Parts: sequence; structure tokens; C-alpha cells
Amino acid sequence: MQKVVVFWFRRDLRLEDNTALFHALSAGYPVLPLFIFDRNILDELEDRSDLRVNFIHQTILSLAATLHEHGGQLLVKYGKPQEVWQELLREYPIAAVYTNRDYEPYARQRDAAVAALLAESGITLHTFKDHVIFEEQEILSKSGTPYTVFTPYSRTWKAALFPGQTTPGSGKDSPHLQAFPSEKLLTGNLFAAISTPIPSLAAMNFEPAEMSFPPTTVSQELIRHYDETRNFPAQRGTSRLGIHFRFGTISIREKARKALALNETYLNELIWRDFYAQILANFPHVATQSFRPEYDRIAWRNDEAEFQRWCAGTTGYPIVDAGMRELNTTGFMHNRVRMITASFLTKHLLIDWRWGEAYFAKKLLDFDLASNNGGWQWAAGCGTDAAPYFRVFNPTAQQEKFDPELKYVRRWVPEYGTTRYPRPMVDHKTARERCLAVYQKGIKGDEG
DNA sequence: TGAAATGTTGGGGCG
DNA sequence: ACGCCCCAACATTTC
Repeated sequence: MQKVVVFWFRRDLRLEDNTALFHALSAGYPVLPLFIFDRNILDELEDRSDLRVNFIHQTILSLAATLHEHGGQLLVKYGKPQEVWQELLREYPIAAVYTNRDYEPYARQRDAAVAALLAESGITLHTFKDHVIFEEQEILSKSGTPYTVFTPYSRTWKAALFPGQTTPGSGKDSPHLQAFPSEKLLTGNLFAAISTPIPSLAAMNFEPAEMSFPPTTVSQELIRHYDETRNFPAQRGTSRLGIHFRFGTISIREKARKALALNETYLNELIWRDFYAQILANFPHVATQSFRPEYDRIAWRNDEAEFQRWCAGTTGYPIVDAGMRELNTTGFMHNRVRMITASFLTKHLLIDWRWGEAYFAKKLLDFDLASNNGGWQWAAGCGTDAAPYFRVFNPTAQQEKFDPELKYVRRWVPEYGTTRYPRPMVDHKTARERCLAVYQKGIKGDEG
């Protein structure tokens, strides 16, 4: 039997401009594309109609159809990756395995185990950068250490796009934004296997959900006006591409080329994504602890009933409640409102940022560990480049600034202004003063 | 990618 | 004309 190269899809669910797929298709063997529905992850999900599982399943079906049109097939397995790979080693004569790097703690451990397993059979796991523009060791300060503040990081990041140049060029010219046109190599390079069925959602104990997902494209107009409109949650001013970045259904290089050409503020958002990815990679303790250790001494109140009111969107602060209800209903929350709700949970209610982080992780379609963790630590004041702890958002002032006509509030909190709407669960002034006292005591010690 | 408290300034009303 | 007060507007400091 002829040897094959296996291309393993993970967070790069696309056929276009896919780095590892491009290299797999250039390797001189028929390519067998593979996806594994990972039981280590799926079995942990409480929600059996999880929209993200639906999204992946839909995407997998569509990838399989396109691969079939090109004379190949997508092999889809359901199980624990290490066990699946043991099966694959028995089923196929594998010359090599190609995949794009995944930087989350679980993924690193998984890939190390699989690489070791493959090595026992003399097979190399070839890995590639695809998910970010620059990896954690590519953007370092002059002293060779990782940046922990965004602004200098972004300056170096932008300069690194154009090595050896003093004036920035266009996206087309940057060697770091070049496309890997995998889509052009599909025909004639795929392994035509005996067809095996794709597991249904039901077979994996999930229910299908009615859901339409945001498009993979964004209008030039939106990107052009991004800096003016992005802070107003009632407007469609943000790209909503998060879910596609998370699962790799779009190419970060393609979006970065557009951003570079059209809007600096929008480009900065893509740089934030690389920034938090490198923070998680270089300081893995942030996944479970505060970046600044003194913040783990804060005496969180962690009131269970108050947490439930925050989750449900019945705090009595309309902008907070609107955000939580948008999240609960759609799996999305506008970024400005993510900051407001996160500030309210950590500062007004004094609930551990990890509780909020976990809730967002469960609900957000675009959940990305590095960005979500970075955002929460920023809001709580305990992270890199964080707001000092005494910056407490005033939810009323934020609503007046960013939703002055109450359009967003009324969309999600229709009973606002009636007697059915609850009174604020905490008084702003009192809660703010309590927050400052508790934070100060935790961070500086009792004498502070 | 804060907000509140406090300080400073200067115009205008008024005796 | 002058001093005094008030207060808005802005600046600075503090949390």
C-alpha cells in the first residue's frame, strides 16, 4: 500500500492559505486530511447543544464536501487523540504528519504526546505557524525578554513586518503576510481513500441547534470606520470575525493585509490577539493565576447568589444586563460591553475574575483562551498592561457615553424603565469604595 | 481601553 | 473702579 502524508486539522478549518496543508500537499505523497472530534474536550461540555460543536460539525461537513470534489476525502474520527493515533498507525502506512501549531496548554501537551507516539514508529510530526502572525519568541524586547505591555509590543510587531526597512510598506510586501496557496494544490495531491462516514452530532451525544453564524468577510467600509464605530454596541461596528479566528475558518494573514491597508485601529486589534497569545505562551501560569501574584491575595466575596444575578442579566444596571442577555441569547457580546460586565463582576461584586472567565468560556462562540484570559485579567487589574486597580468603570457613565440613546439597552432589556426592572443590586458609590478598600488590603497588605 | 475629588482660573454679578 | 463671591470650565491629583 502506498504511503500517505496525514494533514491534521485542528484550529485551522479551511482549505485556503493554510500553511501546514500547503506543505503537506507539496511533500510528494498523497495527502489524507484528518479531523478528530476530541473526547477530552467534548466530554467536558455541559451544554449538549453547544453552538461551537455545531459550528465545527457544519464546517467539517463543508470541508469534506469540497475535498470530495477534488477527489479526496476527509477522515473524521471521534475519540481521544492519542488513542485515535494508535488506530491510525495500524490503519494507514504513514510517511509523515503535518499540522499547524496550537499554543494552548492542553494542545501543547496533546501534541507532545502525539509527536512522541509517532516518533516510536519513526514518523515525524511537522508543525507550522499559521494561527498567529508572530509567535511568542519572534517579538522580544531589546533585552531578549517578552513584552508585557501592549504599546511597545505593537511597535516592534509592526516594525518586524518589514525586516530591514525603515518605512513601512504595504501588506503585500511583507514576508510575514504572504499567503500559502494550499487551495491551488488540492487537485491531484489528495489520497482517495475508502469512504468512511462522518460521525453525526447525535452519535457524539450532541443536539443540532438552529443557528446562523457570522460571515467570514467584512466590508471595507466597516474596517475603514472601525475606530469611530467600534465602541457603540448598538451599531454593527465590529467585525464579528472572532469565531473564525478561533477555529481558523479565515486566514489571519489575509485579514492582517486588509487591516494594514485600511485601518490602524483595526490592525491593533489583530496585534492584541498575537499579544495575548504570546503572554499565555511565555507566562503559562496566567491560565490559572493572576499575572501579578499580589492580586491572588484579594479577598473575593464570591457570593453565589450575586454571581447568578450577573449571569442572568438582572443586576439592575441596564448596560450590564443588556450585555449578559446578549451573551446568553446569541453567544456573542460586544467588546465594549465585555469590559463593562467584567469590571462590574470583579470590582462592584468582588467576584473572582476566574468565575467570569469560565462563564464567558462556556458561552462565547468566539471563546479563545488567550484573549479571554487576557481580557479578564485586564479588567480585574491583575494582568499584563492592566488598568490599575483603582480604575472602576461607572456602569451608568459608560452607558451614557456608549449607548446614549439606550438603543442597545432596549434591544436586550425591554422591561427597562418599567416596574418589572430590578433596582441596582449594589449602589455604585458604595461598591466602588468597598472595591478600592478590599483591593488595597489584598495588594498592599493590611496597613495600606 | 476611568472616574471622582480637588485645585485653579477667569468672567460676571453685585455692593 | 474695586473687591468679593459664585460658579462654570478646565486642569491636576487621587483612588
